[in-house]
Amino acid sequence: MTKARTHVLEAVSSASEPLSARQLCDLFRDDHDQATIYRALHYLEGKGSVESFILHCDCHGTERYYVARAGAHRHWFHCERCHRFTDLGPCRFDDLIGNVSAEKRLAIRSHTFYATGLCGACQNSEVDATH
Amino acid sequence: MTKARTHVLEAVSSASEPLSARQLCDLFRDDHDQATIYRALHYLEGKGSVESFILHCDCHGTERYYVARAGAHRHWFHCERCHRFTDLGPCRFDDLIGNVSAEKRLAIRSHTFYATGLCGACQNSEVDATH
DNA sequence: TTCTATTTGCGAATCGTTCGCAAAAGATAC
DNA sequence: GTATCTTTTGCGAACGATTCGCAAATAGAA
Ligand SMILES: [Mn+2]
Ligand SMILES: [Mn+2]
Ligand SMILES: [Zn+2]
Ligand SMILES: [Zn+2]
Repeated sequence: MTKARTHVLEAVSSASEPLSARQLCDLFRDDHDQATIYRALHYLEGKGSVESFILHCDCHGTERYYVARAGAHRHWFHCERCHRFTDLGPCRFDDLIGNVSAEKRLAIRSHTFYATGLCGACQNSEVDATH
Repeated sequence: MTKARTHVLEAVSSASEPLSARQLCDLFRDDHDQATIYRALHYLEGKGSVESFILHCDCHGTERYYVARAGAHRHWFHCERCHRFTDLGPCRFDDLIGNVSAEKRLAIRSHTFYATGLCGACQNSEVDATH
């Protein structure tokens, strides 16, 4: 593991929510080039250390977000107002995916799920939260 | 409804699977500019006539795909080899989403789900299918 | 340490998408 | 129908996220 890859994996692993490539580039602006960050993320994803999903929000545009692969595969909720993620817990789609792949004769290798809306805090406040 | 918007809605409505903005631009290359296609899609989505999701595949990159909103909200499977979509049928996530939004106090306004892998035909053949 | 394979930084390119602006098309009022 | 006001369009340029090519730096093996 090179220094860049170690830094990126540590950052993703210690984060409590998914981080975008852009956030990681900002975080390591002084240490690593953005191409290096992107390449480290590809490497780590190929190795199975991190996984990613693409999410669009009006405020931040379309970006890929990364989470460490520790324990069970998880899904996330993204708040449209404060832009924080909420962990929805371990994937509950195994049965559904098993059923549908049998019904339609599909070999499902991966799936993406996420939900968006307002988190608890943002439902209760009219103030604009930080981005 | 202008001519461009009508054309785009007709194309999306008559398609049996999601169409990307790029496919629509190609389809109407002689009639409408790509900016017009994108603007028509935004208009139709705002109006609730179509809905979209973003999907990445190694072959086609990251693109937004559009489907007509007729009847129940649906989800799709995308084959990594032949790049065709399979309709997974009406959304079966209502209970799950209800449970998780209650558990975590989230106001879920929308969700995205799709699966990828190999379709039935591609599991049974080693030949490369058309893109 | 020396040698070789791999990774990095830099800048430019790519791709999907969006913008600004002037011309064209629609809608409304005579 | 014509004048007038509003909306949409086409065009070209810009945009933001991501990727590329290549020479310099680094990591690993011997
Ligand atoms: Mn956001
Ligand atoms: Mn594809
Ligand atoms: Zn929030
Ligand atoms: Zn297939």
